[in-house]
This record gives sequence, C-alpha cells and structure tokens, in this order.
Amino acid sequence: MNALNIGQLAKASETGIETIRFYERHGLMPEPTRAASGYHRYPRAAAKRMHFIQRAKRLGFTLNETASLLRLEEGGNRTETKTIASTKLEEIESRIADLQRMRKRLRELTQHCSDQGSGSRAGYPITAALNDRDAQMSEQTRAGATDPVCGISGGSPSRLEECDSLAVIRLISAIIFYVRK
Amino acid sequence: MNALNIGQLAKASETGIETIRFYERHGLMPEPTRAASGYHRYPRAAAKRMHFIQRAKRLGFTLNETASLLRLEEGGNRTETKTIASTKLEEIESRIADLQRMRKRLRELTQHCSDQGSGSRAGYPITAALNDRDAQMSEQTRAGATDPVCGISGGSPSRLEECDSLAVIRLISAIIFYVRK
DNA sequence: CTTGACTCTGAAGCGTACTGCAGGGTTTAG
DNA sequence: CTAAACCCTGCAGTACGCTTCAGAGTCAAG
Repeated sequence: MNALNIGQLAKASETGIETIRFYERHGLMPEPTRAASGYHRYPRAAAKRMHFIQRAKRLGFTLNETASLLRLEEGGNRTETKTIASTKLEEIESRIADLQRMRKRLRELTQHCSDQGSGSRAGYPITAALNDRDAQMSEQTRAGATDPVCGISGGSPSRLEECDSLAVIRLISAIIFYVRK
Repeated sequence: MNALNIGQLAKASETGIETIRFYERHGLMPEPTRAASGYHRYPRAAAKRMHFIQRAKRLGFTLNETASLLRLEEGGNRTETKTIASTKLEEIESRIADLQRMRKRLRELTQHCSDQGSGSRAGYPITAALNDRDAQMSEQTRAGATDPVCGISGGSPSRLEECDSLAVIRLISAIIFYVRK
C-alpha cells in the first residue's frame, strides 16, 4: 500500500500537520480511514485536495467557500454554492480589473525608469499622482516629496528592483492612490 | 470651519466609527485635534487617508504594511519599509501572474460557451481539467461528472452568467486546479 | 429644557485561519 | 529493548481586523 500518514501528507502538500487536522475538523478534508493504531491513512488523492485548498485560498476564496466548492463534488447543497459561485466570480473579475490597472501603472513606471531616472517630471503620471497625494494628505512633513520617483539612487535603472527601495515604496503609495474602484 | 466629527468622517470614508478609532489606536490615522468637549475634529484630508487605507487593503496590504507606507511620508524607519516594499512587490507580481492565468482560462471558457454548449469535449481544456480533477480526487461520488461544462442549461450561452450556476462552480474548481504557481 | 442623536474611553468579543502544547500511545532504526 | 521520531485527542493561544458594549458626557432641534 502507498497510503500516507499525516506527516507524509503534510510534506507532500507543503503544509503543517496541524493545518491538515484543522481542515479535517472544518470539513475541508474528509476523515480518512485509520490504521489499527488510530493513525490516519490518507490516500494519495488527499495531497491533490490539499493543493486545491491552497490554490483556492491563494485566489481569495475563504475556507468556507472552498469547502462549498468541494462539497458540490459530493452532491452538496446547490442553492448555497450557487450564491457563492456567482458573487465570487464578480469579486474575482473586480480584482482582476484592479490588478490590471495596477500592472499598467507598473509598466509605466518601468518604462520611465528605463527612459532616464531623474530630470523633468512633466508627463510622468506616477510622479503626478504622488504630488496629488501630497497635496491631499499632508498635515505632516513633506520631507522628500520633491525627490523624483526613480532618481533617488541615481543612474537609469531598467528594472524595478534597481530603483531605490525608498522610491519603490513611494511608487506603491502612488499606485494605491491611482488604482480606484 | 469645515472640520469633521468622527461620524461625518465615517460617512465620508464609507467605514464605521469604530474602524476609525481602531485605525487611530493602531497608528494608521494620526490623533486629530479635539474640541473642548473632547470630540475629534478631523480635517478633510482625513477622508483621503481613510480611502488610501481602504485601497491598500484591497490590494492585499496588511494594516501594518499600510501603516509603514504612511509612516514613510512622515520620515519613519526606512529599513523596515524597505523590506516591506520589496517583498510586497514580489507578492503583487505573483498575484498578477495568477490572475492572468485565470483570466486566460475564463476567456477560453466564454469562447467555448459561445461556440456551442454541449457536444464533443475534445480540445476543451477546462473540461479536460475537470476530468483530470475527477480522476485525481474522487473517492467520492462522481455524479454529474459527465455533464459538459457549458451544456447543463442547454442552448449556447454567450456570456458566463448565462451558464448554469452548477456549471460555473465546476468551472471555478477547474480553474483552481489549472492555475498553478 | 428636554429628548434623542452623537461622542467619549476602555475593554471584551468575534470570525478567520491557523499554531502550539500537554499528556498520552505507536513505530522504527539500531 | 530502547530511544528517537512520529502520531493521537483536546484544548488553549495567536494574529489580524474589526465590532460591540458599558457607562458616562455632549450637542442640536423643538
């Protein structure tokens, strides 16, 4: 036989033993058969199921929602899962839109970074957003507000990682102000 | 004066009063000036700051991370924010990749839906994934496993919402199995 | 001046998703 | 046979992000 005990399943699914037990208690993993000793004996498919749960989580499903997805396969309550499916699909689409906007801004930045770091800021939407934010928010100090977004570490970095991290965090702030629902 | 009290700020920023207080306690919102009575008196900019926090959350930043972003503007600890910036940027990029893959699958499905619902399944990657999943996971019932993904409600729906919700949830399951890191 | 809506502080409670521990029993390598 | 490594149950604790509550004071309309 090639049944797994809980430690082996944990390794195979790249989680902890306690997480598996937790999922079992909450109905995400079915109770497996047991050895005479009481040890869990998981089939290989259990690792796939664990991976399913990980991916679902990664895509923003809650454990309850994931449990419903899995329950459907076992002929669970359809009206419940119907609701989850449609509302979640909307959420996913909205999140995709968010991140598309964000990626657009990131692309614009890398473009600007590779163009030439410092210098004139006119026509640089991210820098503009930063200024906008500064204008809106400050009661606090504006120290550093006049630093060009990509010019802090000097030179002309062509990849995002080569921008000074301080600039990067300013960038992220700017993006958040930019990405609106 | 046009200072806001906490209830007005809550309305303006579409949150609850208690959320604002919570943010204040945790350093996300600065302590505002007070009226003689002890009432908070928020400047209009406070609503912008609240919106910033909402958007940051929506993009997956934790409150601590958001606090660091905000603290940077006030000349906070740079080494801390440096770490956040770089690791978070990686996360964001990874999530974008996830959702790109996912969108691709969604596009493929809507394509197939508008092509013609039921019939042959060969060359339908999502249906294939579903079969794959069935093969990998089941110890449970496979009831319904032979239903075509988009053919349950009959006809030839051209939009995702017109697919039967049961089919939609199967689809989501399939997508989750498909979208791999 | 009263009444009802609003606000204050401090602390407890809640839902989600784990994580760790005590106090046992089991398996396996040497 | 023993010691290390592994597993069991049950329950407590943690981190995050709120949310509610008690008990008291403040403000604004009629």
